[in-house]
Amino acid sequence: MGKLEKPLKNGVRKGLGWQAEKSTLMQVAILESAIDCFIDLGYANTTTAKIAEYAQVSRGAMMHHFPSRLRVLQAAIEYLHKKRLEEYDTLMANIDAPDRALSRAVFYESVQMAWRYANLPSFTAYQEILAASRTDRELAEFMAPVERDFENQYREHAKSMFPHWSDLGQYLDLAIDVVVFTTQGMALSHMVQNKEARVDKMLEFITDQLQLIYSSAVEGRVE
Amino acid sequence: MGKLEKPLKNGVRKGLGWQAEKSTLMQVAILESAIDCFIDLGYANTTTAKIAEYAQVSRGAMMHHFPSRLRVLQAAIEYLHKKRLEEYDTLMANIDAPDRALSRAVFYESVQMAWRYANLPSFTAYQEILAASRTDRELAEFMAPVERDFENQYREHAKSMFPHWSDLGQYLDLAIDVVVFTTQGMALSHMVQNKEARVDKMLEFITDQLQLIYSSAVEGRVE
DNA sequence: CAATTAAAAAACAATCCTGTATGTTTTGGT
DNA sequence: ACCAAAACATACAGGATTGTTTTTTAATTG
Repeated sequence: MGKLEKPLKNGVRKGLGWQAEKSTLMQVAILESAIDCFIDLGYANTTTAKIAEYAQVSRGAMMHHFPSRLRVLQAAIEYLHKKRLEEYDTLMANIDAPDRALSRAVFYESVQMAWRYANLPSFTAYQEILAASRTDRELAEFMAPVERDFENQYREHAKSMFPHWSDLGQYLDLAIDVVVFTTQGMALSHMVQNKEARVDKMLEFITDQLQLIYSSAVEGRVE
Repeated sequence: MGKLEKPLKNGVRKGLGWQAEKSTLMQVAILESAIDCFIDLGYANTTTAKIAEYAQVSRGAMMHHFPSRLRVLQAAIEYLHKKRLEEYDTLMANIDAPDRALSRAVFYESVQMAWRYANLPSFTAYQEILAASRTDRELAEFMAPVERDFENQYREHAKSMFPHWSDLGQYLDLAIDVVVFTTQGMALSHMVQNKEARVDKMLEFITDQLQLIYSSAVEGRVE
């Protein structure tokens, strides 16, 4: 966030709300900087000084908007949460399912999108927070509803994407778990060798599994 | 680590090596305390003071054995590494494969053991370190060979457990990845709802997948 | 344009952590 | 029993981080 100058008399807005606008602008810069810090430095090393430095704002100014470190972090987490919900929608909207048929291609694209989702910077930031929440009760309580939100989103999207499954909850849940647990497990395995090749194979494999689960689901309904 | 008293004249050892023994005893207490701190407090919050407190040792005494925080942590990581290798061997040795046949039961037990492995306290401690290493280059370099060790161990064990696969590396690697990525993904999902039930289903499902991979492998060889 | 309020920056105090330095106790050898 | 060395404990200095206070600057209002 560089220096902002008030648009003068010939500017569009003549003062009214300029302060508020600048304020929200700075707040957004701070929250995004906090997220960048999570990614670059890790949750634990995200100090108020670093956030301010990233945002090119004095620490005092930041403390004016967010009176404590906890407030900044919680606001950043909420901001990140919204962002991730949006990113999910955007990614999944890009799935190319022209004829609405449950072809392998559709399954594969879904899996690939899930993998992309787990490779977004926002995912990394989110995992930093989740990891920290394991030993931080207060943070964990803050995160619980956020996590529920994501689980709901996964489920709702899957139901709308694959309406044939919507009355076969058991199988749908299993399919979601297969995709989510696997992609997250891979995303969190930073140091494995040959990662790309192995991931590619896993994605193909998961796709096969989804088809298999679907078959079972259909059979299950028939019986 | 409580107070230790030297076995007096009527004790078994009359001084020789007593000091050294006490020293290693304390060092072990310190390293285990460090690991406990990783689990209870997280890697970032594991301070030298906390480790000493856990070990019931003065910080000065600790600094005598480990001259810096980094040294304690690195020693603790090495200690944890050995412990985890042993735990893995112990767990996998318990797999009940009486007739050496590749029955579903054997696959299922293998999967279950992998899941147990991912639920040991040592796994949690290890993940704390891995997570920290993402933003700590020095730590990451220290962990790289450790990670390779585990990958080798997984592979070697799988090869000895399922010798039929040993000349079908591709499929064996896939099978390992399926198990490892999934169990780790589940283990790291602390906040999901209905975890137990979902995990149970996943374990059953993975078992089916292993059998499926095995079939493909055999067919692949035949062709 | 002056006065009032909000925003931003700077300075400060309190706490925590690391590493070191110093002092005390325990052990091993003679 | 005595000395030297190792082990253990305490105390302190430097740096970092948080939250508060104070000062300065900018914006809004009448």
